[in-house]
Amino acid sequence: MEFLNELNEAQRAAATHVDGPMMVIAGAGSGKTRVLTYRIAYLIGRGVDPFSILALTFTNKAAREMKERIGKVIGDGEAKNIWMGTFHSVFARILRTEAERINYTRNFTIYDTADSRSLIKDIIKGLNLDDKVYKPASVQSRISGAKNNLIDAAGYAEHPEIQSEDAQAGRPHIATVYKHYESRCFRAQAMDFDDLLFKMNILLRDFPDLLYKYQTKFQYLMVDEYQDTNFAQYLIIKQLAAQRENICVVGDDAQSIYGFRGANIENILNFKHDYPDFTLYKLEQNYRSTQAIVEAANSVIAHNTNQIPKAVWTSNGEGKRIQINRHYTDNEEGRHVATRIFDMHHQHQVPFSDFAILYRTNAQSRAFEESLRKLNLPYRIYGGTSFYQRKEIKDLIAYFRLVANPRDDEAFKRVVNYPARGIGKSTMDKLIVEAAERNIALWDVVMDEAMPPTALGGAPLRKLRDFAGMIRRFMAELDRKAADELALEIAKHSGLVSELYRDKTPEGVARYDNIQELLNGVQAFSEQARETDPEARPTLSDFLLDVALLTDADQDDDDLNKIAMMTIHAAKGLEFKHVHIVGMEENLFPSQMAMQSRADLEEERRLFYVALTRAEETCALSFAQTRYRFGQVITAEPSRFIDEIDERYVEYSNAKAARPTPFAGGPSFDQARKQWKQMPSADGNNASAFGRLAEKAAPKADPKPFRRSSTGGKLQRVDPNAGDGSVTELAEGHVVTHERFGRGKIVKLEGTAPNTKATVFFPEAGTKQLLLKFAKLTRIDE
DNA sequence: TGGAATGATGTTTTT
DNA sequence: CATCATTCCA
Repeated sequence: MEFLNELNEAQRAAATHVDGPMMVIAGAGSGKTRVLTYRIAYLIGRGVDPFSILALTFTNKAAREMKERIGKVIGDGEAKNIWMGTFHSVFARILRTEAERINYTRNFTIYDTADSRSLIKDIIKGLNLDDKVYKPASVQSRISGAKNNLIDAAGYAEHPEIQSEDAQAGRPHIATVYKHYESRCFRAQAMDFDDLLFKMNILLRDFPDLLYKYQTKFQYLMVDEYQDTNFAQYLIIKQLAAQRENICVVGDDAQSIYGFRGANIENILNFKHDYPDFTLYKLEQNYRSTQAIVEAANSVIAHNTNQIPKAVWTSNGEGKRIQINRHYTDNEEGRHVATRIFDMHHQHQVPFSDFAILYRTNAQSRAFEESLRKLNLPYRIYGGTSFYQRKEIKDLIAYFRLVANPRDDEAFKRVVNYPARGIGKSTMDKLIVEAAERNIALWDVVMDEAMPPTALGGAPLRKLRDFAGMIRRFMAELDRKAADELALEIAKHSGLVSELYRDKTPEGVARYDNIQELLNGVQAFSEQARETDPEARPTLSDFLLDVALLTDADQDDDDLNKIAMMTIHAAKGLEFKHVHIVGMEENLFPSQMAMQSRADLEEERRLFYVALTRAEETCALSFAQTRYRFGQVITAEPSRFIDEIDERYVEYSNAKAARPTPFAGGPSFDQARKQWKQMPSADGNNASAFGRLAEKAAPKADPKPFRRSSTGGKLQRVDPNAGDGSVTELAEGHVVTHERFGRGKIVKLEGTAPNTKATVFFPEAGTKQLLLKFAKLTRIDE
């Protein structure tokens, strides 16, 4: 097997390990995917049946790519038969097969985070609990945490520690919410993400024949990103592996960044207890990055106390130091990064796909988007509100869901009156009460011919049944028609498409296009399934299973040559020649939520480690001294992580940024700053005043030759963050435009700064009173 | 009942 | 500032 020659010694040793438990601790960039890939190829080369290999990856995309690579080595035919995917998708598939064991339909719905939150909200309301105390989001995370530790509602209520925690937090009734949540999910034949792991555990626990079946089926188990598995995942793997102990886990404790969703580094330590005679392989040679980057990353992670000793090194060149850039505002940061990329692209012909901009939170992407667009640089944002989160997409998918599983209450509520069918709030309220009293799904109330809902009048009931009749007609086709065919039919006959078609606003057209795109997606899905297996008749509910578990990272990158923008979490496993890590500020990165405990801070540090090690050639860090957050300007301090990098690998491109605290200057400075913040400014926002002060005090370190005037000299957008002196002050008599009302004239200005109110006369729309801090008024020079 | 307008509220990361 | 939720009016 020639491909083994492409591996170094440690890699080859790991890849050719066949039987018995093994763990690979793989430093960043040490070729662990390659090891996994070749090990699978090696196993198959030695006669192992692909069907008996289970490989669990972190994203579906990782699975797909790995399959492709294996296919190249040993042939596609074999590769496609390997069981490979994320925990959630693989076990969702198995649950589908075995659903009736736990009294679920095989067409069960997978509730996404939003569905499950809205259900929880509903329950909290129904129990007359104060949703200020019982915040749906935190109740949800409490329940999720329990499920990840295999604690069901009954167990939750009995658990003394949990109960005292909840009592202490003033929320003793979470157990009750959980109990209702459990039964409502079941009633709706729905599972949330955590259930996919939870119920899989139930299957293996309560049905020995199934345990045996899958133990026997999966003779070789492989788990990637093992450091990010939680207890529920750990236990599934352990049980599946119990028969043969052919288990291979691969991970890097230094890259564990999913503690917030229950990931448990302890699983790595547990491994030693469960398989005392396991073989440990360490991959320590980094092939990805320059010495400067590897050493810088090492020096950062050394600040963590909790880690498995390892020495990541590289024989790559020394490379450039890590650049630190300071900026006055977040927008300036955006412009600077864009300009740098522009330069490198045009002066050194660096392709766009070599660049990545990584940030801590999705909200940070905006400033970069704007700047990149101004310079005409192509980019692609990964994550954020993905395609499948859009309202119109969720609407159509809700129809699909309802057709696959009519008891899906969340889907029912979503579309029963969209497009409008005269089924209003009061009707729905009655229906919901009825369903709650009888503890059956909304659908079952409507369909109950024998016992018509008492509270519902004749007309509303008829409308509900008309709706149900339509869904039923679709249902009849579910197993008869191919997914794409039925999807199209539903889109048309539900009235959704025509509803959107009527809307000719730009957003309406975009929504319509999105629906088309979803339908294309269903079609692509069907065709692909037919390609793999001409006999297969993929149904709409197969499609739903796929869609529910898609990740942002799973989108196809057919538009190749673009700058990548994403959160650091989303960047895990990826690499880029030139990486910009932005927003390196205290309270942002590390996040203020993570400042509470040492453990949280260490996780943030690992996140920073992940960010640094994405870079192959250059890495630049930047921070801003003021930033927009919660709609207002806040001042920020550089991240402590910057100081944690060994000085030898760092370069401050902007002398002012050198070492501590740009704002250090004692209390008097502090006060001055506060005064600035309180000072009124013409546009009702203190940012411009601050911005101008800053720019004047310190001339720009580097000129931005490529910035263009986006205004053409005519329009001047009142952008408090423009920071380039173009801020226009509005006064009575000025002519302005407004997004919705069009052109108008300012009649009166009153009130003091952040609350300046303008009275504007719009010939088209009449006289309006507008608060400047909200209304986007653009002055037109005449 | 439906829609628009106003007001409150909130932001970490994701399967 | 953006989304959501509630409220108010037709």
